[in-house]
Amino acid sequence: MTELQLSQRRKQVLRIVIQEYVENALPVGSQSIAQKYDLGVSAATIRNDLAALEKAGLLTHPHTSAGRIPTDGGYRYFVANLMAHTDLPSHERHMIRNQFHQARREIDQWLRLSTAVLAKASTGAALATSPRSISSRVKHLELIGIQDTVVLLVLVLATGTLKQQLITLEQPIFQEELSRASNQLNVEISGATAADLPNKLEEFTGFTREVGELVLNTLLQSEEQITDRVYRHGLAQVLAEPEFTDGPQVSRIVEVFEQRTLLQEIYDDVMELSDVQVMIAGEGRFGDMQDISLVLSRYGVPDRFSGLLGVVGPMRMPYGRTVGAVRYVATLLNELMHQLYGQSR
Amino acid sequence: MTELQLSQRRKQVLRIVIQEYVENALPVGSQSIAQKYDLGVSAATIRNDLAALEKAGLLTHPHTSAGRIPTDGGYRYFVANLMAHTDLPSHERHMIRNQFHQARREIDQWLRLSTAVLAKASTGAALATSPRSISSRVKHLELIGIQDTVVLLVLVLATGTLKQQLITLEQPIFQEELSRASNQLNVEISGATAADLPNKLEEFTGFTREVGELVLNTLLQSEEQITDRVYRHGLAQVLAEPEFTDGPQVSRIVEVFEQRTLLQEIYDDVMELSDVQVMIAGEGRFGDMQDISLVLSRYGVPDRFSGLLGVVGPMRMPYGRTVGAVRYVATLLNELMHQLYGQSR
DNA sequence: GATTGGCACTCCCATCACAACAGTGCTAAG
DNA sequence: CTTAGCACTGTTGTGATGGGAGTGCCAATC
Repeated sequence: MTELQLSQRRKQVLRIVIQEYVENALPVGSQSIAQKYDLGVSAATIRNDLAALEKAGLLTHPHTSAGRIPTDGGYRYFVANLMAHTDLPSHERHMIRNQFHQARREIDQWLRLSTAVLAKASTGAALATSPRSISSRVKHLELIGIQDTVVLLVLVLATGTLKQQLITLEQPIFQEELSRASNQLNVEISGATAADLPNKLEEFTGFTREVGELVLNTLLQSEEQITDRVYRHGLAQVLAEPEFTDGPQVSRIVEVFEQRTLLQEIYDDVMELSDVQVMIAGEGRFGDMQDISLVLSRYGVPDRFSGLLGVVGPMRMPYGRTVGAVRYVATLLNELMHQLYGQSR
Repeated sequence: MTELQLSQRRKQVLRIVIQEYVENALPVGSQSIAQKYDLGVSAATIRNDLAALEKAGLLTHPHTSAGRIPTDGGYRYFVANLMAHTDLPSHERHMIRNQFHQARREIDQWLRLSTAVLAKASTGAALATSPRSISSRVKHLELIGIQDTVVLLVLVLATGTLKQQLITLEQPIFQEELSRASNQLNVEISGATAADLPNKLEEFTGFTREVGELVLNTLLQSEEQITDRVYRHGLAQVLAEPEFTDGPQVSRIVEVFEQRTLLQEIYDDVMELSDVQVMIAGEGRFGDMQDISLVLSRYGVPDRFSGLLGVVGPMRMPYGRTVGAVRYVATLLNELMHQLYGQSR
């Protein structure tokens, strides 16, 4: 991104246009700016500034005699250079914190709450992925007969995550034998990672070996797969925004919101950076995201597990506030999770 | 519902109006009926029939010189008396069955697939609730230390369902003691229901007792709470329907789709009846559901666990096809679940 | 009594013209 | 660089108009 040189006043004008447009969803004209804000210059001067900003690609106008609206580039410049560093107001932070402390102490509850809180604090729809483990260690394993030929494998990871897997057998196995197998395995593979497992499994044969392989598969799978669950909240409110009154627009945002694949593609990008990330109109990488923005952050415990959290909404979005909300919820989640899962014994 | 007497031809006319309107979303006039369908009578006669059907409350017209459209009552009459008993065509049934057999054998996967399949087979959005256990028996219990003062309680129910619960302690407890407590409890409460537990717990004290109480709570909770998870799929496609082009309509259906509370209220009704149930425009019981219909069914293993499955869409919906799809997926799920969890040993 | 053709009536909808309006772009002057 | 002035442009709202679809009713017919 070429560093764009703008006079102080022009930055101010850009800021005003964005602020007004975000608020009212109407194109902003030179006169209304001159009247409402005292910039010490006349409307004609502002007109020149607007023309310059348009030439720089930060604004457009829908037709000759309408006011200006920001382009995606304009929003990007705003977010990168102009946006006030707005943390959420302290009373909101307190309310949110209280809600979290009242919830049951489970990741599932926290994420559900996170999306609810985010949706309320922003004008968009919130979503979060369940955390994905990084190099998970096996903590414990259990084999439980459900029916004669059906066995449930329960796997507890060091992070406290549960994995389950059904096994269907050729012929019945008694619970005693299941217990024996699980005890053997527990002694050997407790504390092992996916990398350690193949060696440790060599000494086993038959059914015990099979179960061991299954554990390995489950482990590998849980590291690859981005997430097994997506939490969502607040689609209704974002659809009430004026940009989503007509057909194609609304189906686009609903698809972005419902699709898993998009999250998969973005996941790695967000994981690299520690701070909240703003993605405006697909940033050129995703074609079908005109007029849609994402504000995303990672959350989790470093080196143990992490997930994605954020807001999807119209490009015309109060970025300051939204970024503040996402950041606050993410740090709150980090805190809570660190308390519970910070270091396992 | 008063049994309405209609001549054979008038039933036929009603059927035609509904069929045409469902297909094209345009009001249907007497002429187009006379032209397209050979009823052996003239347009004027059909006009009389239409007027009669309107008087009976089965049709309306949006303004004086428009064709007729069905009322909610008209759809109800159609579903109750006129609807062809349409099972899904056999090739579709086969495709669906195949998809289910390729999926991993887990309830979670099945439900996910169910909503995907239903959304594709209908014009609506599909949703399903995770199954709720009925008088669940404890199968097994495990206590696993995650951190010094944090313990994970894993509860396996006879149905193969997993429940987890975090316990935070005042002071650290060693894994040996955890194992001892869980062994004691396992011997005593394995096979017990929520009703049996209070007696059995009396002999325990201290930490073991506390864990027992927690198991009881979890058990009770899992019986009360309708569902901890709702699967959804296909909202985008239903929003593409012409009735949801303007604002208030779209937010209404999205709210119906997202809200949990509605499902809670309907749950018991659906559970009582074994067949698929059609709820048109809220059936007078839910005010804010104009123009929205639900097609729902229960699924599960009788007396063990069951959930809700169905489609939400516009009132203008191909009911025959939708009912067929919901019924087929529900019976398929029943079959699969019976195989796995039919009777536990 | 049911059915039919005829016909007036009603209301919607697309089209057009017209005026009001908001906001721009340009020019020339300060 | 800033400013006032002004022509220009495209939107938006309004009212008139005509075509069209479909109804409702009546009188005649089977």
